[in-house]
Amino acid sequence: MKNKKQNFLDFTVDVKAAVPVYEQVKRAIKFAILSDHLKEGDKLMSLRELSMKLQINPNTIIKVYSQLENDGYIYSRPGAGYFVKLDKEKVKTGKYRLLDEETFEYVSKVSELGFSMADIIAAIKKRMTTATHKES
Amino acid sequence: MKNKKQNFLDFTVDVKAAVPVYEQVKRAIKFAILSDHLKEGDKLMSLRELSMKLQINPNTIIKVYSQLENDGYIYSRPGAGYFVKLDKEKVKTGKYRLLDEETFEYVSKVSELGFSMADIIAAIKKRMTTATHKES
Amino acid sequence: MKNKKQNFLDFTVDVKAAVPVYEQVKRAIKFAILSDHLKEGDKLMSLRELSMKLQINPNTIIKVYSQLENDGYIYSRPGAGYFVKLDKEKVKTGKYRLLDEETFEYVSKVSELGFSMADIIAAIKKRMTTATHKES
Amino acid sequence: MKNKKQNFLDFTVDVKAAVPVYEQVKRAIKFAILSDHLKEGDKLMSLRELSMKLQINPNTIIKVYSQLENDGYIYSRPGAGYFVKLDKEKVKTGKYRLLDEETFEYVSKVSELGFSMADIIAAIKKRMTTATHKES
DNA sequence: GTGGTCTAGACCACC
DNA sequence: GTGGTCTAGACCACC
Repeated sequence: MKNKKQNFLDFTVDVKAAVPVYEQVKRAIKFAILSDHLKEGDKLMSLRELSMKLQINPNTIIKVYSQLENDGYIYSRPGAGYFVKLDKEKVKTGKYRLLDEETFEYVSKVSELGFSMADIIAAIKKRMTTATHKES
Repeated sequence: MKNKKQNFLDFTVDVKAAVPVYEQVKRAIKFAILSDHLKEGDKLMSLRELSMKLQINPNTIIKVYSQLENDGYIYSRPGAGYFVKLDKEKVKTGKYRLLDEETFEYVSKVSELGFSMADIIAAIKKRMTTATHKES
Repeated sequence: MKNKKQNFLDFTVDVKAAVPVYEQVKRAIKFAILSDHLKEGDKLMSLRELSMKLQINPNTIIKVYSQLENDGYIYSRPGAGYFVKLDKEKVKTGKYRLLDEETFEYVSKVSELGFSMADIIAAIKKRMTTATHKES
Repeated sequence: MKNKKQNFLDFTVDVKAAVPVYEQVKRAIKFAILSDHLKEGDKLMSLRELSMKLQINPNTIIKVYSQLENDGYIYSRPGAGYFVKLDKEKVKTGKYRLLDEETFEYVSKVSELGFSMADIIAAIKKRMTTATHKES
């Protein structure tokens, strides 16, 4: 009830950003998988469909899907499409890696502002207790 | 040694992003002030200089500077330029607001991955102890 | 009976005046609010409507409305329009500031003519007693 | 020492204003006379000179000077120019009429804001006592 | 229709 | 050179 069909891809790519477009798309799909918005066996959008939706070249989507397949997150059934493959261990590892990456970015930024670990942890506790149910 | 003249503005704007260009620039400058990269009395880039550097219209920069002036972060001396104005109280308040905003975004994202407060705090502690000196 | 819909804006801007156009419009609206011709919740003319009426660029009206919004006199509901927001304290303060400004201009001018405080006060008393009901 | 040559005419006419241009110029000169910036026998600017300075048609200046002559404020010496003529009684009367006009405008405006006579007189006293020496 | 963002560029006063 | 005002107009989301 929470999600419509693949609304996790409601994002726009930034063609001018430092991080390349294929990486942006890859991260978005990986995040959807690791956060359970995409489940075992779910069919991904077709190459054409996704490339049109994101307004980018189909070859870029091919690159994304190939790498995700190499990484073991999805598999292809020629003629049918790409599907999510959930390896429990891999997902768990992936989640922790993502946590670390997000934490790194977050800590870097707030450290620049001069906050100590105590400040940061206080801010997090405040946030997590006030936000019993958060908007999506 | 860490900063060249105003290299804190080494970022690119994303004209297609959900957050408007003027807001992106405003945040970047505010962050530079709150993180002490811009100090009391420092001269900002001129309207034309910054608009050329960021490849956006001078009027957009005017909007940014005007709003920052309204918010009390900078002041203008017509014919001379815009300069940083540091109000200790305002800076302190601004820092905490920014901490809260960053924390909100961070917590939202990692909560989506299913991590608990304990997981998050552990990740932060790990990061802050390993990163005695962090890259910028 | 005294006012038609928003006839308080029956004025013309002077594009060559020392005081900029946006300031003239801003003052007129502020005066309408402070003098109760515009009441809490009243809808202002739309950006396009007012810009056509006053024969000035919509962007100038945007500037006016944005500044009035910053000053807390009005608020915007995108897609609906701009509306008057009355903060009793702000209105009271605003009225006294305006009184001081008008008094300054008036006193400056008549002082140039050589009139003393007694002359001025006599003139005012005469005016206020004869003008039981004044034309608008 | 206070005035350079006829700097009392440092004003610009507003061709779009409700009050006609010739009336604006007439008032400015009358004010200069009544406020002693122009003294008995002072030579006014020539028709050509003033029309160029104010960027208006020489015929308009002719109209102004003729009316001022009719009103007894100035006189012409053909071939020499126009000169100020001070009739003590006329000046005195003119000053009081001007005081009344200014007072009318002032009182009208601040009354709209809801101020009482007591408020107004208090504001004037405050202004006149604080402004021991005012800027011109 | 409404507000809001942004561009491109003219013109001004002041330095 | 600097900030500041203003125009003309495109394009967007939301109603």
